[in-house]
Amino acid sequence: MPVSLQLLAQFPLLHPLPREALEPLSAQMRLRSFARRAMVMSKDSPTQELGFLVEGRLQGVDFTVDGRSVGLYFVDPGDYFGELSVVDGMPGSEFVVAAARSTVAVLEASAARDLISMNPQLASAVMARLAQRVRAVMAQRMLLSLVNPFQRLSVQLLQLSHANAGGPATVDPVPTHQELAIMINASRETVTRAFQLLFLNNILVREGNTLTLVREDYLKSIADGRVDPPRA
Amino acid sequence: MPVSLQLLAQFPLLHPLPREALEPLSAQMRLRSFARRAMVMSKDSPTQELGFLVEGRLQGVDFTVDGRSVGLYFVDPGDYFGELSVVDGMPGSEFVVAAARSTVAVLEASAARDLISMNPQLASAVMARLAQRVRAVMAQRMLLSLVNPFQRLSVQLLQLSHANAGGPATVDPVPTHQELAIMINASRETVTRAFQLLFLNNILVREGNTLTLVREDYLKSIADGRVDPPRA
DNA sequence: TTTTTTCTGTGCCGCCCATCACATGTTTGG
DNA sequence: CCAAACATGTGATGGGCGGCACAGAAAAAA
Repeated sequence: MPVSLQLLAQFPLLHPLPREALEPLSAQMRLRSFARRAMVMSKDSPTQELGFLVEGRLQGVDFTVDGRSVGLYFVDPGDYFGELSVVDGMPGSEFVVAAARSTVAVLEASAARDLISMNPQLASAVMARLAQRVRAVMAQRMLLSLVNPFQRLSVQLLQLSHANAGGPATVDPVPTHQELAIMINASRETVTRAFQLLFLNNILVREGNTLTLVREDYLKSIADGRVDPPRA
Repeated sequence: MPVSLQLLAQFPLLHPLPREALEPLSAQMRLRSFARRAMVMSKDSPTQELGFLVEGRLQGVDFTVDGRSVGLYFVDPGDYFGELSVVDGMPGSEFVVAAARSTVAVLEASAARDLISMNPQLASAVMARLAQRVRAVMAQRMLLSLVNPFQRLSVQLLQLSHANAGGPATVDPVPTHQELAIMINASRETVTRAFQLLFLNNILVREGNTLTLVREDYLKSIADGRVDPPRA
């Protein structure tokens, strides 16, 4: 079964497309479901495709030669992924796994390429996205050069947080300690211990699956080294 | 003084342009010289521009909040830089400093944008370049998650090396230990000590400003953890 | 529900590398 | 060509974080 037009409407990337273009598109796409931790897109898969996350949450990951995993980014509903291969035709540069049970709409790379080359507005959106990804990865690379894992966690949390109208910023849904650890090059235990201190000092509060940055200013000053990380 | 047409011919990016387009372009560009360690492009400069390296060598760097520098990439003659700001209009995401005395041809961002939007071939070249940069910085991010600094150095050297017809790969010009250290998140001393061991075991040979990967295979097996790094 | 898996919390130990301090080599610019 | 700046080499020291082991909590699956 193709993907309903209504579903496609939730993806900002496709907004510039006229209705006439959406219908054939919906026929070319397929819906897939994934269990938590399932592989959504493999680095060495023969088929390349552009993916749209309908619901759930994905994480881009890779593995070092010694089997350690590396966290790259999260994908949230409404966002898309796999655009690199679409643009340059090379094999994927990372794996994408489901961080929660997820539903994904996929479009074959060749179809995606056609779509983009036919539509200048899409092309420039993809261009902008690539630029944004360069910036994001560079920010992550900067984060990694901070010596203190505590500082890295603070920066990472700030990066993941989003502002809220009339209230402190939140991180939501909260990644597991393990998921965070592999993004900031720290051990799971170190992340746990860092969280301890942040909770103890009432810098963060966790309620269910939401992390509230109660004292975002303080987190920021840890992040840019103006104050030393709190100690036990 | 504008930049001579002959000079522009050395830049592959501009090859798709017809002669008629090159002449006005040359009039819009300016040549600048930089001493070693001089700032070529500042992160917070009001003016954005696309730069073409005529000769010398540049390094993209940034600084952590605590003043530590971070090495991002090298730019060699014939290559260009500053394309991110040109594409998305945001301030530069890094600094570019001269790693050696250098000559650079610059073109204002607005002019560069016009040029690109006028010329689909250029546009797709820039698109490809962005994709390649995402891949490059992701590779660097992977490198950083290797636990062993020795391993990181090996990977970095392999990344910087280029194959040679009928002979072992080389790295040329050889970056300073300090320049390498900030790329692989290690201290300068650690890089020095790692080099010691690599020389001692005849894995590398340095002749003047060229580093020869005499036993590239061995370097590779260190890089992907098949063998332990040599010990004193 | 119960069962099973996943996630979080915590102590202990060891070692690796950043840092400091200084000596010696090598470039480079005046 | 000389002097000053920069690059490389090397030892000693200490702290910090990774790794292990296991306990308990929470969340999924059955």
